[in-house]
Amino acid sequence: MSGRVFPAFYDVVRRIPAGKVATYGQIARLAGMPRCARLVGYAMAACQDPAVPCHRVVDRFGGTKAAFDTFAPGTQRALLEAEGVDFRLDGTVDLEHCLWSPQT
DNA sequence: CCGATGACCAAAC
DNA sequence: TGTTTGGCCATCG
Repeated sequence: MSGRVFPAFYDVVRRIPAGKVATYGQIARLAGMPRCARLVGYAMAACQDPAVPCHRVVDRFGGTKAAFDTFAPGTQRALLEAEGVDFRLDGTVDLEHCLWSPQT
């Protein structure tokens, strides 16, 4: 079961500062697998590690995927709002304003 | 044990 | 220019 890349994803997600969000593609890219965004989503789905702020991970459109099973519906958005993340009227994260940059 | 799918994104045709 | 397939690892049935 030795995960090969999941730990790498967790490491990247852990780097995300509060008040910021990252996309699956970015994390996958930083992990060295630009085409493994799917794995990132699955890794977050299996986020058994509390040190991994999977709630700071959103899709490329900023959709927080409220229909998420890991947390109660709407919990993810509440966590992000609590961290200072701005949300749009449609309930998506303002990536233009809160998208995390790999350098910071 | 094996097959299929999955919180996705990007390149190719 | 838009639409479709590909790709990767782990977990579920």
